[in-house]
Amino acid sequence: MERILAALNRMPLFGGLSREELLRFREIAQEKSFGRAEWIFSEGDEGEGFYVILEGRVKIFKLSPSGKEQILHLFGPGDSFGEVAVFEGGSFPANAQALQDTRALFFPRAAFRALLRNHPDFALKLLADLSRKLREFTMQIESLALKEIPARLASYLLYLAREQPGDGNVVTLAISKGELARLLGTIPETLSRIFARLSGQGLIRVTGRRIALLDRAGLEALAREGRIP
Amino acid sequence: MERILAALNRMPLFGGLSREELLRFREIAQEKSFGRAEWIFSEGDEGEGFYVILEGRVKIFKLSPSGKEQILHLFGPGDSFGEVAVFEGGSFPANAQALQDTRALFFPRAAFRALLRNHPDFALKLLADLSRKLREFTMQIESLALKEIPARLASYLLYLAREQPGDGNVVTLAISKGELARLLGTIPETLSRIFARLSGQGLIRVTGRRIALLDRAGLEALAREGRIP
DNA sequence: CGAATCCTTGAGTTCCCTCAAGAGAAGTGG
DNA sequence: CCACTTCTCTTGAGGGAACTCAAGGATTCG
Repeated sequence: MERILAALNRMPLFGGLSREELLRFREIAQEKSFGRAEWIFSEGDEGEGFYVILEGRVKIFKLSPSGKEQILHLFGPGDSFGEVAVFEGGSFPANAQALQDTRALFFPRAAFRALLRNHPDFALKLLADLSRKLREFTMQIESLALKEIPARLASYLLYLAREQPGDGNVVTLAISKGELARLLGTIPETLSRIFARLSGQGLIRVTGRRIALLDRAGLEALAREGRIP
Repeated sequence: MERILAALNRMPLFGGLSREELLRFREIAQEKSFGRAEWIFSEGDEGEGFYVILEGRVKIFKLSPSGKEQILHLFGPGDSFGEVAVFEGGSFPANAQALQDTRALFFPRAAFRALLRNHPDFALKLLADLSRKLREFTMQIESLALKEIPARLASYLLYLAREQPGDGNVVTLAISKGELARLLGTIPETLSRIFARLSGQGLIRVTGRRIALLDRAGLEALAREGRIP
């Protein structure tokens, strides 16, 4: 219990709340666990509440009738998902599945909304959280609509380099290359070919899930312009 | 002034507020006008506040280095835009341009956030508003990543049929076909060819900006499955 | 060590974009 | 009201990026 309060407090969403406030939120939440590959909810399901990840990884994705998958978000500890259904509409707009064994807190809709009414500062944090997701979607739409796949991959690798600690010239994929393909809006075969092409051009070196960025300037040009100058 | 209060009150965002509350919001807002094709803000600009449209139409869009455009949103009277910069980050994630002469209320960031703190119900409305936008982005990403252009067009026509009054078998485009192409993630030439193809298949009949939906079931199958059964 | 999953490579096809040019519609001014 | 420009839309030819299908190689895991 104490550990959960501490974990909550480290999250952007719950950071800065007093101990009493944290307890109030903790009280209405239920802990839930999901095994690897387990579905957390499906598109169209009634959204009775939303989730905050304590441990593990979750993907949010859409499926086409023919079975092609597009990943919308990858979430880890401290991230929340499923808020849309709490504030609007009632149903989940996409599917959620655990990529690893995952523990999460589930906040029931009605109790959470009631609590929110008495914590306007927390509402501002939530607004910031949703705004960040809108900004990320904006970038993803730009990526899908305006960039070719090599440029999307370059952008993603540079994003990883910014996020991951280290000298920034070696990044490690947290997901399989297949999942990465579905995140970038393509299929494993195409991604594999593009990894080979960028390696051949001396931009990167791929060793399993570790990718060395050999030519930052070239990758940045590729991400920006779609080609190497 | 009275007319603006009434207009605000008719919007989902400001509906249900008391007259005093409305006045408080109105007090901090500045009225701004934009001519057709005028830029309201650019991607990366510092977001000093957000806008609520009183009259006119606005598009929110991204541009690629090569000049290709992807429209993210089309907004009309009662819609708000630019909130992301108010709650997170500070800069606008995309460009905004008036499609027609437009009047809008501008709510400065700091004053608005201060006011929000005392109106938790209004914060819930804003959360619902952002959630709706997230849901729309989810659909747009699905469309771009998982559907071919004929399916995107069919979805859009059926969406118009739902939105527009009438028997639902004739819809009118509020935007030019060029803009529609940029909304669907394609170019005018391709859209034109697809209009011709769907007309040839007897699904629609195009007369300028008026489009008759001749075969709803066929269009629905196309939107869903990407092909006609 | 064997099974299952993940990844890579090849061949062929399709969808859509680029480039180019002409037709139509709409707005301007004489 | 008609000639003019200007913008918007349509149609054609060609090419390229990425997908489908297919099969073999590499990892991982029990």
